[in-house]
Amino acid sequence: MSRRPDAAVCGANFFDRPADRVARDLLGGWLVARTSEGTRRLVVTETEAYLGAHDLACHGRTGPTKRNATMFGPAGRWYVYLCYGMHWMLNVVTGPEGVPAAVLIRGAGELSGPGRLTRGLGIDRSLDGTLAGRRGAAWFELPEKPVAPRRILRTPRIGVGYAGEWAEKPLRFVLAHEPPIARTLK
DNA sequence: GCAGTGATCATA
DNA sequence: ATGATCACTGCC
Repeated sequence: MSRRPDAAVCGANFFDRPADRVARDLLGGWLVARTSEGTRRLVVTETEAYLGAHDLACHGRTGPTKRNATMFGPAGRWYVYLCYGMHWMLNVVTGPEGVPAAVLIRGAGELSGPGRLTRGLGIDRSLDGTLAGRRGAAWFELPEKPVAPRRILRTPRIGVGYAGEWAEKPLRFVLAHEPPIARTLK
């Protein structure tokens, strides 16, 4: 198995932090996934943070259920669920244990949109609950040098209009190709 | 702009 | 058992 000297696998400690920190720090890293067509390695370009039960956009807001159980578990596991009956959403759980927080991966490489991302990588519920913090079915790697802060845009999250004031919070993180003019984007 | 799609969950 | 909801996408 080849190792890349310029990248390090994100271990369990990386995820055991607030979701908005993890969401930001994943930008510019790589999502690596073993697929039926080989190992894909895609730059993470878009993420969203879901902070916990107090976050009215978060699945954990109504307490643990069968679907969201993984969110309440320890950090560093994949949380995958089906949305609109068609699209698998790929998340990674963040800490601490007992707090239903996670980061949604909305885009990586040429795959734009959370549903297209999982479709492109062949990801489904079978990944749910498995470890993201090691070289398993899928994992993250980070470059030695983090991306410049000015390349990171923050906006409100997509598709959470039901969440009241929490719909407005700038918890979506987008990696810009060039340094943006403003720090926020509509 | 809105239909498709079906598991999940609250309600009963 | 039933109906509403839904962290989206593609085609109109």
